[in-house]
Amino acid sequence: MSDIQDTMAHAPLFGGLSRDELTRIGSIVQQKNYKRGQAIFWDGDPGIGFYMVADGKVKIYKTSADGKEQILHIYGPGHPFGEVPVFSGNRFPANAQALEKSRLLFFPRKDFIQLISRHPSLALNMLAVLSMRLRQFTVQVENLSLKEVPARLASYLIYLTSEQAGALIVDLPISKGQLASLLGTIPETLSRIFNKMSQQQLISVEGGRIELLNRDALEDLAAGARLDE
Amino acid sequence: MSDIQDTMAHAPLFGGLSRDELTRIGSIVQQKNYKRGQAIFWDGDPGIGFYMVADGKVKIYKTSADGKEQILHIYGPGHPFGEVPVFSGNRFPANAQALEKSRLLFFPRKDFIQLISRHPSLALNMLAVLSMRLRQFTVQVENLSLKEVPARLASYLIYLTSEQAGALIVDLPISKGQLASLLGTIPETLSRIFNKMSQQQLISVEGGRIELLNRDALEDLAAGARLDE
DNA sequence: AAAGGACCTTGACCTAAGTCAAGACGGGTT
DNA sequence: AACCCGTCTTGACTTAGGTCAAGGTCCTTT
Repeated sequence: MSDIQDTMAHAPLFGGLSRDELTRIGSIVQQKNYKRGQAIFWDGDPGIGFYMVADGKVKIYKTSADGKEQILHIYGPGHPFGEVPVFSGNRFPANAQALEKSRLLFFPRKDFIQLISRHPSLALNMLAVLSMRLRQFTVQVENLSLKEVPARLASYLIYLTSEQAGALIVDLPISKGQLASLLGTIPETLSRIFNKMSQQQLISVEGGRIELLNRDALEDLAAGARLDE
Repeated sequence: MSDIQDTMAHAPLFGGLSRDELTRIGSIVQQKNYKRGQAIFWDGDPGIGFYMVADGKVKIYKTSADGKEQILHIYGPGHPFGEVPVFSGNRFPANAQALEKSRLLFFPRKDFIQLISRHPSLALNMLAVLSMRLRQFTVQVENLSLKEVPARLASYLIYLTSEQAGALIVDLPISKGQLASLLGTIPETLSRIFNKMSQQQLISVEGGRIELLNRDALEDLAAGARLDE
């Protein structure tokens, strides 16, 4: 099995498709390589297809006029991105950049639309992918608008434990600077909050490795409790 | 033609479908009526189908532990909502409430999934609907995280002029209190900003009717320029 | 091992916008 | 016409978190 089909076989987007269908889809795919820091597309670029991460890590983000950045998503292997222009309008709604050396699969719009028309379960899979992303956006808006930064960080740490199989020691998958941008704040503020949480024995931080010392208190924080002095 | 099919015939979700297909889809629809202020569903409720506004107006929103509210969307006739649980998970990711007396169409999940499997263009239409909503969420996150409140208001006013056919006098479709919640702020702050914009001759406000006196300056504001004293 | 640079932390300060409280306004009802 | 009640406005005050500037830490490169 080729690398391409191997990646596809493990991606939820292609779950439940037959070997034969996978082969057919695989035949329309192009592979592309990106260096750490390289741009994949820019907000407003016309999009003639979508991507899937095969290896590496990608960030999707918006920037303001004065250069501030808000990360919308971080995607690793198996995650598709950049589908919006495939189905509506034709411009990417945000920027995409490789966070590390990455190998991506590219699915041209025209071929993919044809496939979807012939394979209803592929259409339903794509609907599921977009729905999960909408769900995630509602959480991000809720976090940005209704929660303070400590609550956002607590939520993120708890999310990481679920990603990393319930472990109480988690490794940040991105730098603290990037984490600040994901949480809608700046490195200085994030640093101070890590500090405060450590002082209160909620966590202990050693570089990018965080130990959750008091999961219950973190969950209270994430739910809206206050982080006192 | 029934009211139901009339609503459906004008909705983008059903664009390009034949009369026959519309009839078939219409046969699975239930009609529901809501009073002003009535809840349609709650965040976390299981969803066994999605809705479309036939008449009236609906808000989709999140609330925080201490009762603050962030509006995600306001939908009028022809707009579907509540589709996320149809395609992923089964819980609604936010609350929905009728802002005025409303008549809604309800499409049961099971029947709709069958229809989509048999009508690829319906699948593609639904993908377009979800994609546009993702696009809109990227804008909302950008606004909340990267723009100040005056810029959000300016963007919204400019958006209204495009909705209302380029007119320079627009009517707010919702109360100022609700607008504050949509823009991620509170009525006091919104009121002060309306005031400031009026002082600077950017707009003139008369109740819910706004005249744009200086569209260029508003566009600068929306793009990140500052609103000085 | 020295130098350079990316990343992170800390401190002093500032400000946008939220909170709290008191009215004002306006439309509908008796 | 007086009264309500929801909505909006205004003022005084507070604060979360951003800005600016100065180091510190650690990793990479030569």
